[in-house]
Amino acid sequence: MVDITVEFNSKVPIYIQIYEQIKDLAYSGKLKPGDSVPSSRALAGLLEINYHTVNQAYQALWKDGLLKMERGKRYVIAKGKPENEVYSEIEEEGREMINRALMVGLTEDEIMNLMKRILKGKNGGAGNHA
Amino acid sequence: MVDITVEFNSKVPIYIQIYEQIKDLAYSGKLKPGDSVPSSRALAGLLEINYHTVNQAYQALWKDGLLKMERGKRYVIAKGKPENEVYSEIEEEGREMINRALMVGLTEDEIMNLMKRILKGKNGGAGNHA
DNA sequence: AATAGTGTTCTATATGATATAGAACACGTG
DNA sequence: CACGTGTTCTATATCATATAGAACACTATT
Repeated sequence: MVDITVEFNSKVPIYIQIYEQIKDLAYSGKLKPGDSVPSSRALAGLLEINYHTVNQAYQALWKDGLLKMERGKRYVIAKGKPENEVYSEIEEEGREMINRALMVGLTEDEIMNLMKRILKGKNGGAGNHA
Repeated sequence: MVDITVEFNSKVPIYIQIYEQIKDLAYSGKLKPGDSVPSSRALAGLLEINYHTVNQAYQALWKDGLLKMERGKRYVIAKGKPENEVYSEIEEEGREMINRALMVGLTEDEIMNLMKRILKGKNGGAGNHA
């Protein structure tokens, strides 16, 4: 039903991994508003983890407004692609990256070229700039 | 001597905060190779934290090769601005941001425009794209 | 009505990271 | 020698994470 995996060796908590993946599934449109997510016990069984851990992820998503629920029913996707919110998050990520790049002396052109190379998919690799 | 501050309410561990700030000071050139960092007890006194916590940050930086030390002496900045390493980290940050942007449907042009706006310093704010 | 499947709440335990604390040690410097 | 380094050791306290099981209220199905 859903494509969620978990890395046990990761430093990222399991419930955060689930949280992020469902967020991505919803924002990318693979999960649409009205779709229900697996029950905490079901997903816990698949991932071989405790259902309380799954619920921790769901409740975090509920706090974010991404999931809604009614008693006795499963959690359901509430939002689709909230452009403004995601856009703000992406912008913040970009801002942090740029701040760091400027701090170590990269020029605006170098930063823009880096972005272009990444977008092209196949770049010459890191290490041959400036 | 050095400009380091700590947020006690942050979810980021104190020793990580120190770690990041010294890294930035070294990479930005405010701390040059050969400069010594404050002694763990001295910095701990200024920040009003335990000196073991400061030492934890220093040892993490030593593992990264950014600090070097000799017995009985203070930690000393080893590297200056290791372009390739920082560049790789920045590239990785950029890659993650772009992946996320593409996932939610932003086009290449929109991403490039976002970067330009951020670089210009004063952009129209988030929320008015596409 | 009975059953099964939801999420919820409660108590409990175990582990690891974080942070503090103090003592003792080895080494370099003044 | 005295002082300031970092280091090592043991210890404690707290918090986040994860697991565990029981009991509950509600929904949907049979």
